[in-house]
Amino acid sequence: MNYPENPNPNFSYFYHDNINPSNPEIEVSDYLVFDDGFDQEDSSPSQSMVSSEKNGMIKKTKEDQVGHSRVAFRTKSELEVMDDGFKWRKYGKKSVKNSPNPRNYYKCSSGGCNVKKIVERDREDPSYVITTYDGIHNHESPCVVYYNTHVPLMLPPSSPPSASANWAFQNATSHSSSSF
DNA sequence: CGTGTTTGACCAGCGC
DNA sequence: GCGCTGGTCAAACACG
Repeated sequence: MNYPENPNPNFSYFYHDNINPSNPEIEVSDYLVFDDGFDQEDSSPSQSMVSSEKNGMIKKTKEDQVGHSRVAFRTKSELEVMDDGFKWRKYGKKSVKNSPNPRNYYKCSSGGCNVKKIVERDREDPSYVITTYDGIHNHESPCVVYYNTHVPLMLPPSSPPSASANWAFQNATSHSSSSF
């Protein structure tokens, strides 16, 4: 189980292609990896993300050494929650200052995995969703396991296997209300 | 009945 | 010290 610099395997695929090949409605516009002592949110998360890492390379941080990272990206999507192949359990919802939209808090529901995900709509452009991942999964995505088990040889050679599996999973689930 | 969501309460950190 | 804000907890509830 090796996760490169991404806590979530499909991030690289997100970033690499920038547009979800299966769903043109979903577009990753901004991507940012925060340092462990991240200075993420000034009053405007989306703007800080845009200014710091727009269309740049994925920044390698000390997450590899510390085992903790925060990754945020902005996605153009009508869906609040994107199905990234992991199983999330919602544990909180808060309306935040300076934003008319509530912020939703999710935890990875896999045992022993304490990765958190925060989802909120961009206050300046509600068509965008800001997703923040906090932590690194200590397990494979359930859909990766499924995919590797059932379809081991259908991976495009240029794409990260887990990412492709995730997208395959998304293709299969995102259009069917993602019941898992 | 098991699992996930909702939502109000609670707590900690921070600025004044 | 106090109030504000963000983050988490946990009981109640909904659903398959």
